[in-house]
Amino acid sequence: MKTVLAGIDFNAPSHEVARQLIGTVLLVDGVGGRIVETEAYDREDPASHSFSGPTARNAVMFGAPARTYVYRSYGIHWCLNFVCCAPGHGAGVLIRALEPLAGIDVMRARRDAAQADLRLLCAGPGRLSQALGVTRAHNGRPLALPPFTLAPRAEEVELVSGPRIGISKAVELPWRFGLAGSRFLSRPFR
DNA sequence: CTTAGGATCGCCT
DNA sequence: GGCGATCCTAAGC
Repeated sequence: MKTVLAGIDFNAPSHEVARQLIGTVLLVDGVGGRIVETEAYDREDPASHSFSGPTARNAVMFGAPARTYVYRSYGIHWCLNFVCCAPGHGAGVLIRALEPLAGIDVMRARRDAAQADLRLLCAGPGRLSQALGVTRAHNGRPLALPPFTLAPRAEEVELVSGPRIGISKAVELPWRFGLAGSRFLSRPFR
């Protein structure tokens, strides 16, 4: 059974879903913006949480696609992923940066006032989750239902890709994707 | 501009 | 006991 949302086939491989997500608009309770940076992770991928099989933390990665996988990073930050591929496959896409569009005041209030720079509001998985109010309470929720909305991209986009950030295994795999020329990336592509 | 350290949780060996 | 799919602040050049 096919799982299509925002014009994206979530049964596709994670690197494919990660590419197609660039330019779509993600809102949580009406707050969010355009996705400008993603990273793909897969069961066969040593850098992925799913690589060593199911645990309590990564359980939803081994469930149905088009759901969220939210995990705690460094004991401090929350990071938001979309589960993809066939049910039980153990693949996902990390949402790394948004171009803020809706509820910017709300996002600023959730983030530290010292970091009021619009450019840094959702630039990075931890910042993005904080701005959108995403926590463990959102883990495993279907993307097709409130509080989430995912809207198709309005036009074709130019993509860039490169190595993923902050990992120590499979370092050279070019599974980080971005919107070419965006100033809202967590870091530039080289 | 670059680098270093601390915060702090859950899973791993 | 170690090590992250991170971020912030401070200090050095």
